[in-house]
Amino acid sequence: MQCQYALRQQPESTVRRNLHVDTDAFFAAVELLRHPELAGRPLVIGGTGDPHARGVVSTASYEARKYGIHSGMPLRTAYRLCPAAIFLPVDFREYSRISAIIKGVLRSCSEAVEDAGIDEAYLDITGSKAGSCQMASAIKREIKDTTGLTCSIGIAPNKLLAKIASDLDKPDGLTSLAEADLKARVWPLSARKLPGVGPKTEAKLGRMGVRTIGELAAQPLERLIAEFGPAHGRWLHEAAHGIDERPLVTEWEPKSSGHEVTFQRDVDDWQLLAKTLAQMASRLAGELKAENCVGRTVTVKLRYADFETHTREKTLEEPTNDADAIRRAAFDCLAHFALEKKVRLIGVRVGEQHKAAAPRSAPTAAR
DNA sequence: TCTGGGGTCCTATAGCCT
DNA sequence: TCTGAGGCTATAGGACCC
Repeated sequence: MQCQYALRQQPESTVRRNLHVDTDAFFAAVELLRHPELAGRPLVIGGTGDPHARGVVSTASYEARKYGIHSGMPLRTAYRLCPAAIFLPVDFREYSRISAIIKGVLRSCSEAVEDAGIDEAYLDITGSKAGSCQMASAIKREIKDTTGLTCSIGIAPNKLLAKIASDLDKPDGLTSLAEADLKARVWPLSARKLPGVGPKTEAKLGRMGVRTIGELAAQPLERLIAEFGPAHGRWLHEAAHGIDERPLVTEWEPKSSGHEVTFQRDVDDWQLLAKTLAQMASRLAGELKAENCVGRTVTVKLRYADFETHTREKTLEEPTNDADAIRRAAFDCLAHFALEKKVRLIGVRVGEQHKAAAPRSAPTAAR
């Protein structure tokens, strides 16, 4: 493996240097560690592992991707595309265990590591004396040695370009992008490759005649703001020009926690909805207590059989992690729904979350 | 016939207040 | 007293990410 492009324009020591580390087909790769006999077979990880049940593909192995299977696809569709594929359930506990090992490797390389999900992270190595490519190669080697997994790494002057770079060569790639590479290597890419451009934004851009990042870069800022609002419009404009000043976020507290469940068959039984909601609320309260967290808003989400989704929210007088209080608030929210259609999903979330005040101990010397 | 579950952030709107 | 502007907050929904 070879670093494809060297940073240009400025000596390495003066320009910001970010790495984006992305583990290749992570869930599938972890399953292969446990089931090496499945190597080379199309592997689909998602839901309960039953391709006839409701659920979507979390990760498809590269062999399965050849059949057109990709993340987010309904499992039933994946099964239709490749009935011979091996379908396995998602085992978050195991993936988290391996993820923690990988994050440990990364933290041993840099103090500035941003967790960007179970299978990816950003590193800031600006102050490091080592060359970017040598460092990235060392990280790849260390991850391979400790876990047996391969990853793809992007090196760039900011997080945005590092992420685009890591995606340019997969699996097991190592790609460096400088600002000077923007026109040749980034502008020809589909606008969908920009983080923040999902299916809706892509479609809207298409209606504006914008398909590539280069075409997006040619749009006046005012037009993007008029179409997408100030925050999103400005982001699209800057991202298309390779501009991203966001620092790494190395410490972070969750702002909300919740659970939701999709029923295998759509439900019109109010008792079942209430029972499910009560169970989720109790479980959530237990988790908040375990984390010594409290929250002040309770949101209930319903998705009807036609996929129409609605939420109802209640703000409590006091932040809490009490199961009864959360359950009562959730029932208040549920009562505000008109249950005229069958329900496919119900969820509950506690927001405005923060750490609970430390339990009072013996008073310290106050003055 | 489909379309998970965990989150975050942004925007629009309505109500209230000055 | 009426009216409108503008700020603030709560609420609801949408888009996106992994």
